[in-house]
Amino acid sequence: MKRYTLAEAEDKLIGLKGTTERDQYEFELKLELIGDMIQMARKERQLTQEQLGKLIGVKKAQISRLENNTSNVTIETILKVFNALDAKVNFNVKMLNKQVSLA
Amino acid sequence: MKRYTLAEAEDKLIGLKGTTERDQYEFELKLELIGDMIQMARKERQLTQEQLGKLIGVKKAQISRLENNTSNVTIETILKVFNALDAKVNFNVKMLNKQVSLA
DNA sequence: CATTAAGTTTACATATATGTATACAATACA
DNA sequence: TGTATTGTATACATATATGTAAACTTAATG
Repeated sequence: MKRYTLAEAEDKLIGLKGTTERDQYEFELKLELIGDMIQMARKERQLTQEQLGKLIGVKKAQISRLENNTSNVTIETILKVFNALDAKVNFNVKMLNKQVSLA
Repeated sequence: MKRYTLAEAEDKLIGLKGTTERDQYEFELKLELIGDMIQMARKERQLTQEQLGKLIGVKKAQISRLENNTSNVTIETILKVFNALDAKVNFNVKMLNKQVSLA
């Protein structure tokens, strides 16, 4: 029985990089992470969605949407959430050769 | 003549952390970085705004707005741009104690 | 099981991010 | 200097992110 690395499995199951399906998948994968990060940070602080909502002034339904990537998210929202959770978000960009990184 | 570290100078000039003014400043600082990162990556690739626009299917005016933080930005837009520039964006979140990091 | 708390889903309103087209400003460069 | 290139600003249309309220689904817990 042949075994695969995750990368191999992804190639096999989702299609090779560069194809539309795969790009779509990678895209959504990254989008999902935002929601996961929000949820992770919230749980780290032992808060319910309702409590977090109160911290930034929105209803719990809104937090649920953010965590489940029901809609796209703006930078402003991301920062608002992580600020409330006393966390620091960093974005960094890796180019093909050089690496550019900003706080 | 007294000298300051950047951190000291920020505290002095903008107000201490936790105050509204300072939070606002930090917030905008981070937002600005997105535009800067986009511009930096574009120039790294030696492209004009118009060329980048063509890559992702928008007019150059739109790229200008993104680079100058004229409006808030969605994750989707960020990824679209950096994908086109063959760059990888990572978001990572540092909590007070533990550090959570995701690709 | 019944009851509460926590999270999700839906329908809807409003603000705003994205997109275009055009005019304008700044820069390079002949 | 004039001309082309590049980037910015403005006015406007459309899609959608954010926000609320209420119903619904799951866990938890007595």
